[in-house]
Amino acid sequence: MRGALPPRPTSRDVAERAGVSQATVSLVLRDRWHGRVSPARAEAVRAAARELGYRPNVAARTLRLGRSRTALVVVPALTNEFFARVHAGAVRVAAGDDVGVVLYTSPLETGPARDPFASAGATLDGVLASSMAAEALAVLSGEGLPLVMLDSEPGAGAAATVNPDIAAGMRLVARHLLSLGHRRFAHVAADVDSWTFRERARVLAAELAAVRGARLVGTRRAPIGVADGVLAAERALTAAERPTALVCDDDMLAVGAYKAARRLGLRVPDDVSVTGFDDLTVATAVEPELTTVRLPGEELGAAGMRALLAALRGESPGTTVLPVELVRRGSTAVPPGPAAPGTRE
Amino acid sequence: MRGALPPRPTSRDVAERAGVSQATVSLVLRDRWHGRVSPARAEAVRAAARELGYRPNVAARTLRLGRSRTALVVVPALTNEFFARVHAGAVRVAAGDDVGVVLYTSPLETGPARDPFASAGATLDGVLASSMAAEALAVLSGEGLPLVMLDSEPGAGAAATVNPDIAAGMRLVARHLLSLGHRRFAHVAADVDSWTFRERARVLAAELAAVRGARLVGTRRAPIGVADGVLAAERALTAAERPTALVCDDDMLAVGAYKAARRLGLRVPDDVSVTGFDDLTVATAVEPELTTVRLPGEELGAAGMRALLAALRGESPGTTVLPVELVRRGSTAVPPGPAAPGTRE
DNA sequence: CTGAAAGCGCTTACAG
DNA sequence: CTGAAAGCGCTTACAG
Repeated sequence: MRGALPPRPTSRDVAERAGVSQATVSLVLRDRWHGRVSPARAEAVRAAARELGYRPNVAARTLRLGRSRTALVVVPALTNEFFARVHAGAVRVAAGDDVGVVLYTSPLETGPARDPFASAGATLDGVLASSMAAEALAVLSGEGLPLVMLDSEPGAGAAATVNPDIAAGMRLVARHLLSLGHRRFAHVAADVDSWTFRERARVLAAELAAVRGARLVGTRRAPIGVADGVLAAERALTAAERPTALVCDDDMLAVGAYKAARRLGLRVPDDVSVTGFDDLTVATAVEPELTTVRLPGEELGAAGMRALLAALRGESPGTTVLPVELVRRGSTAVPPGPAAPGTRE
Repeated sequence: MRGALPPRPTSRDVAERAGVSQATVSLVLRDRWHGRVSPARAEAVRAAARELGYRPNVAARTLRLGRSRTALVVVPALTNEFFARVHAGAVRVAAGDDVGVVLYTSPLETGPARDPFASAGATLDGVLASSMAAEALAVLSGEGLPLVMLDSEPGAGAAATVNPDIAAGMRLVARHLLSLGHRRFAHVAADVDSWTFRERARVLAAELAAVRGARLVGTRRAPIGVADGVLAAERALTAAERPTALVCDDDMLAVGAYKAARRLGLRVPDDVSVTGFDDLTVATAVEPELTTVRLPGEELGAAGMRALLAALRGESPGTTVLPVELVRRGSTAVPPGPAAPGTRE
C-alpha cells in the first residue's frame, strides 16, 4: 500500500553511517550496550540514527522477538462514554510500560462479534475485554492469549478479573431510596445479557426483599440509550401500580426516564425519583442533576491493564474489586403523598 | 511477554499436515491459487489450516510484504462522542477493505503530542487525523506516510482533506438567530487552536457584520467541557451589554451555557437563546432540547478512510466537503423585550 | 501444477 | 569490546 515514498532507513543504514555492525546498532538502540559497547561508539550510533531519522521496523522486531508489546482492548462500543474512559485508562497504563494498544469494538448492535483477531492487524500479547456478553467471551478465551476481563463474572476462564463493586453500588442506591421512604420501585434495566446487569438486578431484588413493604412493581428492559429509555420508563410509569422511584441501570436510561416523566407531567424528584449508574457527563448536564453510582471507568481500564501486564510477566493477579460511590444529586427525594420517611439516613 | 502457551502453528505445520510445500499453503490461503494449485490440494490445505486453527503471523507477513494493511487513526480524545463517531466510521470502512485500524488519541490536555508512531506497535500504511491543532500536524506529515486530514485546513500538506461544511453550519446558525430577531450575540468559543474553530469564529463575525445593527458583544473562550462552558457563559451573560443569543462552538459548551443561565435566573429560550455544534446525545438529553448543527461524525470518518484507501491505491482524492444540517429544537426563540423579529425566515 | 530458495529487518547467541 | 551469522514466519520470483 505504500507508494513511491523515500525508502525508510534500516539498522543496516545506521550501522554503515556510524561505521559499526548491525549488532552494535541494535544493542545501543535497545539500551543493552553498557559494558559491551564503548561509549564513543554508542554515541556515534545514536547520532547516526538521529540524523537518518531511523525508526526500528516493528514488524521485524515482533517477528524476531515473538512478542509485540501490544495488547488488544475489546469494548462493546466507544460511543459510550464509559468505555471511552476504560480505554483511556488502559492506554495510559500500557503507554507507561511501553506497550501499545489495539482497540476492537465488538459490534454489539450488529449481531455476533466478528473475529477480533482478524481485524487486529498486529500480533498480540494479551487481551483486555470489558463487559462482554457471554458468547463473546468464548471467542476471546479460545485464542489462548492471556486474558483479563473487566466488569465481568469473576473466574470465567480469565487470567484475572477487575470489577467495579457493582453489588455495593446497587446496594447504595436501594438503601438511599429506601431511607428516603420509597417502597414502590421500578427497575429500568439494560437489555444486555451480561454479568454486570444481572448483578444489578439481583442486588436490587435482594435489597427490596429485605425491607417489609418494599417492592419491585415492575422491570422494564431497554437497549442502552435515551430513546429506548423513554419508552421503558413510560411503560413503568403508566403501569397499574405507579412506582415512586425509577432505578435505572445506566445514566442514558435515566435521562430517558426524565423525558418520560416530563411527557407524563411528572416532576423529578417531586413526583418520581430517578437514579442512574456510571456518572457520565450527561448526569450533570440534565436538570435536576442525576443521583447516580459513579463507576471508576478510567481506573477500571488502568487496573485491568496493570493486571494484564502482571499476567504477561507470569504473575497471577487474581480478582480485583474497585470501590464505587453513590453521588447524591437532585433527582432523588422523599416520595410524594402521605408517606413519611421510614428510616432516617 | 507470551508465557508457556501452546506454540502457534505456522504455515510450515499446515504444509506438513496437508502434504504440500509452504509455498502452496501461502498461495491457497491468500486465494492466489487458481490455475496454479489443483482444487484437491487447495481443499487439503484449507482443511489442514482449519484443523490446526492456523492463523498467519501478521508480523512476518508485514515484514515480507512491506505493508501492513493497517491505518493509524488520530483523534484528540475518544471521551468526546464526536470523535468516537469519527473513529467508528473509519473502522467500518477500513474493515470492509480488510484494513485494520490502530487508534492514537493525541493527549490534547496533557501537553504536546507524544510521538504517535512510537506507540503504534504496528507498521502503518497511512494516517487519518482529525481536528488536530496546528503543531500536531507537523509530526504527522513529517513521517512521510500518506495522510488524510479531517475537519482541518484544506491543502495543508495532506494527500486529502475531508471536512464537514463548517462555514455553512455557522452560517445557518447565524441566519437562524438573526431571522428570529437577535442582534446582540456572544460567542462561547472553544479554546482550541485549530482550523475548525477559527472557521466558526470567522463566519460568525462575517454574518453579523452583514446585518445592520447586529453585533458580537463578546467572545469567551473555554476548553470544551460543561464546567468551563458554565464559567464562560456566565461571564458572557453578566457583561455590561447582555447578549440575547449565545452561540456555542460545541454542544458541551452549550450545556454549560444552560447551567449558567439557570444560575443567573435566566430561562432558555425565553430570556436567552443558545445554540451548539455537533448534535451529540446530550443535545436531546437536556431541556429544552438544543438547537445545534449536526456534524456527520460517522460519515466524516468513513469518507476520510475512503480517501485514505484511495490515496494508498495511488489516487489523489483531493478535498471533500460534507453537508451539515441545522437541527432546530427548543433552545432558540424570538429574543425578549420590545424587539420584533427583523427578517422572516 | 509444484517445490526449493531467497530475503523482508531485526536481535541474539556465538566466536573472536 | 566487536562482528559475522542464523533465524523469526511469511511470500514470491524462479526453476522444474
